[in-house]
Amino acid sequence: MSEKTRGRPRQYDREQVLTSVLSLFSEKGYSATSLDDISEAMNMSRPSIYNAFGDKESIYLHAMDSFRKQMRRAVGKYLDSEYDLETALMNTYLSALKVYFSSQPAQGCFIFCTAPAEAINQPVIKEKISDTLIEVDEFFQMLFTNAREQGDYPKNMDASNAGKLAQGVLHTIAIRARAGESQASLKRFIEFTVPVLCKSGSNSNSGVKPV
Amino acid sequence: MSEKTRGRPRQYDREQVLTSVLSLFSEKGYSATSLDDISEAMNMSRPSIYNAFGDKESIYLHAMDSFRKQMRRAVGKYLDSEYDLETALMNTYLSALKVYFSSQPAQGCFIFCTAPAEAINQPVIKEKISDTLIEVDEFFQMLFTNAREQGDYPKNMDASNAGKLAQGVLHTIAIRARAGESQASLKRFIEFTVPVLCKSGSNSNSGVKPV
DNA sequence: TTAATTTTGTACCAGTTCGTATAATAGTAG
DNA sequence: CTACTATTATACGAACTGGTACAAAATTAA
Repeated sequence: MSEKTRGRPRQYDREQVLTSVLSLFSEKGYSATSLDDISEAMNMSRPSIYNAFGDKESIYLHAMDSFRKQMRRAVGKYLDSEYDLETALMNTYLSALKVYFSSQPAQGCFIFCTAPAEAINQPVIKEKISDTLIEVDEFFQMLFTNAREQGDYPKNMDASNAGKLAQGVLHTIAIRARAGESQASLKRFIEFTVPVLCKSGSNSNSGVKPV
Repeated sequence: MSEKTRGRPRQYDREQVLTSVLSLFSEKGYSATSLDDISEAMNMSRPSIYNAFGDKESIYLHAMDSFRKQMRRAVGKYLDSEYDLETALMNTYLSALKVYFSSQPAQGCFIFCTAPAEAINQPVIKEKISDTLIEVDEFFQMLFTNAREQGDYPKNMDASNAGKLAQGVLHTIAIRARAGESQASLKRFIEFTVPVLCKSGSNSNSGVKPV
């Protein structure tokens, strides 16, 4: 760090301005945010921004990465097998809830609340949503396979789909938070849901046919 | 219908142009859609649009209503108590899946994939998302209370939170469809999930405390 | 000092944005 | 046929859009 480099030294801190622009994009979404907004939030001139992060789409992609890093910091530890499944799930959701309500009004999940709107016409954003889905699916799936190895969960369970359902809980919490549902109400929802997920292992597929 | 009215007769069909603009908004989201786009899709001049539906936000709200009507038509029948819980849930999800994949590429749920981005700065849109959440929660809750009345579900269950979880499944399907997950994969996910939901009634709350 | 390198600030561009003023059009009512 | 009413089409405007050319500024290397 802080090696001498040639040229005029930059006046901005990369992490810091990325945090600012993340919060801006999180509030307004991608399309409603202008480069002028970004320039003001970053306290950088437009050419500097372009030089540092590329065009608007590229800035947004950097913000997505920044958010993912933030979430990993918040819940990564629950992968440790010292936690049983119920504890890991519960604390993961409560940590996410804290992030979703960290500004007033609550903005929910930056990625799942603002990026899907752009997915159809911006393939790169779509791809990064998909990447994120996969990473989070794998996170939850690992909680289930950890539990299985410790005997807390049936051998023949479908950890992959259980993980997807567990991420689904995150999605609905994110949307509901942004739509104005209270943190207390969502906490009760989580408390209901975690035991359901913990028991989801012993499922055989349904034999229901479409009507 | 078709009563004689004074003035120049309108050349557009209200339902039809709303369908067009719904599909447009669904693809591009609210902010990335311009009035010129809308004008072209509706085949109406801007002043006519303004006269018929108000400003851009108002057009979007009309599109949201239009989508909700479409979904009600698709799944309303599963409220009939002739269907047992598992059948009603399964068919509701499969019907939704059909809608989410009805265009190429799949666009997921118009409301939950495009509206949340605008929720922070457009209170009226936020309010309509909230309305939609409540209506859908009540729909699923009713499936559970119907089942309870027929003895398929424990007396002391939490139908309210079970309904929310059931809607959560819809949210994750919607996002995943828009992000490119295949219809077949999501169908397998639904087949895993429905039995989990059906067994969700017998839950006592967890005693896990935050770490 | 001088040259090389990188970042920064000013200014500008062509294209697009939402919204509306105005006038033409097409029907009904009397 | 003349008023009246509602919808449509043309055209405009002031503000904003994303992006960039250019030169000034601030540092290191020689």
